[in-house]
Amino acid sequence: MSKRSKPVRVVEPPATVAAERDPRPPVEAIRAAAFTQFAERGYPVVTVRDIMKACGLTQGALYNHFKSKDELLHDIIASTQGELERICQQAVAGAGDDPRAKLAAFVRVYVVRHCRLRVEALVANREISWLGAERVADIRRSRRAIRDILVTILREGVDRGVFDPPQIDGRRDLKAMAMAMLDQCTHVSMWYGPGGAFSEEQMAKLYADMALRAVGAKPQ
Amino acid sequence: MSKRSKPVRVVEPPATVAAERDPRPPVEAIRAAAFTQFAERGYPVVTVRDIMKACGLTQGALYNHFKSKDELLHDIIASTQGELERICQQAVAGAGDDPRAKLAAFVRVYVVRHCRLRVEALVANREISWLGAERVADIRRSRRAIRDILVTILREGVDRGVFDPPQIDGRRDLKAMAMAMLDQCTHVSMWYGPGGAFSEEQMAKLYADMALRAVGAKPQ
DNA sequence: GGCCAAAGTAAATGATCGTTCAGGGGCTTC
DNA sequence: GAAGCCCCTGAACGATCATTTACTTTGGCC
Repeated sequence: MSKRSKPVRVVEPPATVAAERDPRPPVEAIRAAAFTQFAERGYPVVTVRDIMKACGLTQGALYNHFKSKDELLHDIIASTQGELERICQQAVAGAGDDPRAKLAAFVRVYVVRHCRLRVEALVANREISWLGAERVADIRRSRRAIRDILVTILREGVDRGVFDPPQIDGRRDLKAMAMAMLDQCTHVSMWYGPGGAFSEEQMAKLYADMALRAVGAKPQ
Repeated sequence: MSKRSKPVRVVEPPATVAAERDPRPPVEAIRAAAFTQFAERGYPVVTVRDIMKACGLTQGALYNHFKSKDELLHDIIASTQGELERICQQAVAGAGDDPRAKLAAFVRVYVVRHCRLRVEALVANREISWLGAERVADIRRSRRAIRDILVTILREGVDRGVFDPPQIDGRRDLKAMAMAMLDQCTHVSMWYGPGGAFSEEQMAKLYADMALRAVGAKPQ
């Protein structure tokens, strides 16, 4: 094998030949290029040269807009994650008082987003671990916040008697259940594509239905 | 920031100071070191020097046992994946004829393994994308095989009338449901730890219970 | 036309990486 | 004790990386 062959995380050759200058403002062009490059090939092997070439610039120009490659990654992940947290809160707040409606709304919004913004979700979930320790902290905080929204819904449902989640040896673990549901919904973004049998909205309904069944939601 | 600071994917500093010669045969020692290093820090940033230092050897010695870093990754992933496929088949085969028992046995074995062998599962699932195109193929085949086991169980259950999975707009998508369940069970390995409220076996029961509820299994 | 600041260029810097390879111990087997 | 073999060492080698730097270019405004 040739010396120092770089891992690529992509089936097709990188094909970074596109070098036409992106018409958008440079910061946006860089963000967009970084998203697709990181999603396709992974943060550590995407070079600053790759990203800048993809929007028709040269390496050095990156540093007119971002302090470092690390800051660029944090920028695009943080914006995605913040928006996710926001729409989840919004969905639950607008779903009325019934925990069943809250859970369904939460899962639907979450799944639709992860189907539709697959690239962004992929980067935010898979590449987060490359962030420096300081930068990763607030992303993790946001994730915990989303998980806690879900845990709260489950607890409400149990307290009001509309949910009857599995008991194992007489005990429940709502946090584990919340994590399980989030894992499930998050990773749609890893394999869902327009080729599937279901549309994004149908996927959302399916996942919401599975979630309601899993927690033993009583008929409304 | 200093020049070329490498991303690390770890909270603590790498702490690769341990350099005592591993008593096991070198191939096994290398495999073990590679597993933990890849799991903690990710394939692209773990250097051959890191792995070999962790078992008390120097860089060059790797190539007495593996053709390349890529082959080493494939070796450890393929063994993990092969073993997983084997125990899944075995669990289903030994669960009798009822699709409910088959599904429960499958999920239980799958979850227990992903809780117990967290490091191995993590590497096999997260680092697979760094494999060269040729080497990644048979891993993907094995994954598809496992998914198909699950799809087959679901179809059997529906055909015999013991499962009643969600219908969305009058249609089902068993493949999507299988993927959802696998995502859920696979990613326990990303967050489960001995600190949790449930033991490995309890987690397995919980997940099996959720799976049976999700597919609408009729009481046995 | 001249000025200025924002933004881009291209080369240089210092470092690290996977892999190779010539040399050399420490075995067993005669 | 010599030969053969397995395994390891440690210094290359060739390549690539993120970041810095000195320098142009560009476009709006007087």
